[in-house]
Amino acid sequence: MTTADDTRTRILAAARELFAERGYAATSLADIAAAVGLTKTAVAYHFHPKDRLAAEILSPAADDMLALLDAGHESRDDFVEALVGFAVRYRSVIRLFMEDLAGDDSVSPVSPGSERAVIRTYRDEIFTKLVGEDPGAETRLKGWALLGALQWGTVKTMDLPEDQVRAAMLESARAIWQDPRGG
Amino acid sequence: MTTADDTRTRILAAARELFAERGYAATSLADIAAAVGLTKTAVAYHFHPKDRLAAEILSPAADDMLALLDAGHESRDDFVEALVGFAVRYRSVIRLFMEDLAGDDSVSPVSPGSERAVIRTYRDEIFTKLVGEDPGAETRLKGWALLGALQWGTVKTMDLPEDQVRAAMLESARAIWQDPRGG
DNA sequence: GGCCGTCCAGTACGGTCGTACAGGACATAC
DNA sequence: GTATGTCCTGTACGACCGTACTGGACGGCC
Repeated sequence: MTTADDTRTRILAAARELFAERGYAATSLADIAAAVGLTKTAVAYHFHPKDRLAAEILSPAADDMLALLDAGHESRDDFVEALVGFAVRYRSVIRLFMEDLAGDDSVSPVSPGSERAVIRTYRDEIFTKLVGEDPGAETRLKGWALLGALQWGTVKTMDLPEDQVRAAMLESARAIWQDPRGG
Repeated sequence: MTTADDTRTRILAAARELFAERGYAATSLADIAAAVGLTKTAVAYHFHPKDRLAAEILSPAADDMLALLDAGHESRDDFVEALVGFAVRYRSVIRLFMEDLAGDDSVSPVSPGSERAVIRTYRDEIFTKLVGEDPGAETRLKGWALLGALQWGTVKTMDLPEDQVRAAMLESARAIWQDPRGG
């Protein structure tokens, strides 16, 4: 029980790291297994479909995102601040999160009926909260720019403490939305 | 000659589009072939290693990036503006470009001795021009945030005219660097 | 002792990938 | 008409992927 729990968490940790570095598709079960010192069948034993590994890694972030969406935000700035906090807090899995969020609907149906597809249903809601309904061209662009900045800014600064990343990221995120001519 | 040239450009166009949507690794030769109405062997005939397809697609952008790096920029703002112009102009291939640029060095050696790895040598130069040498934590984060905003902002607004994207993108890019407390 | 469930390795299977090779349709040159 | 080169298909190969199945090592329980 204890030992098995250990390997489970070790697998999760290794997978989280590899997924963050290479992305979901580019990380094989054999890679994860090698990082933990097991065979790929052992990994498959603990997480039967590969999707479940990602689902379990994503699970706490997904829950928090749901709570974040349900919470009322007075202004868009408030929502942006909450979004930045979310991205920084879950920066180790945000690449995985974004892969589901921004993936093409046409390609790779995320495995037919997979649980990972759940996140994709968030997308419209997140994006609507961010840019409003039926946004203009410029607003839509800024929405994606913000999401891109959030992902890369957090992923590429894993070595920095969370507080520092959040402060800097918040500044950049607000700057994107700010009307430079005074708004 | 004419017909063969046609299929070559048609393959390039389809590949450019699919690479932009799904990324390099997630796009198979069969996918590209299906989009053009050929078999994957026909595609392989025109572009012998798959790398060459990406290399040929990336080639003009790579040349322009070299020119951009060689050109003298008075201020960092000037360089940022040039960078935004580059990203918008080559938005159809910027995802491919970024894949090479930001890829992990450890994983997937981009095919041993591949030509695609050339772009990766740009990275240090681009990043240094962007954030200076030995940048602080916040500056480094903003650099990556800018690159992320550039990529997503341009890729996800393919339906908008170039001028509009450039104007909005330039605004966001400058905002990221702006010191909100007046700088 | 025997029994059973957990944890993991070994093996094998179907599928997809990029690629190599052989052959055919077709136009052009001689 | 025959030869030559280009353009493309069909087939096949090895490598890798995720997964199913079998079996063995180990520990707790009766």
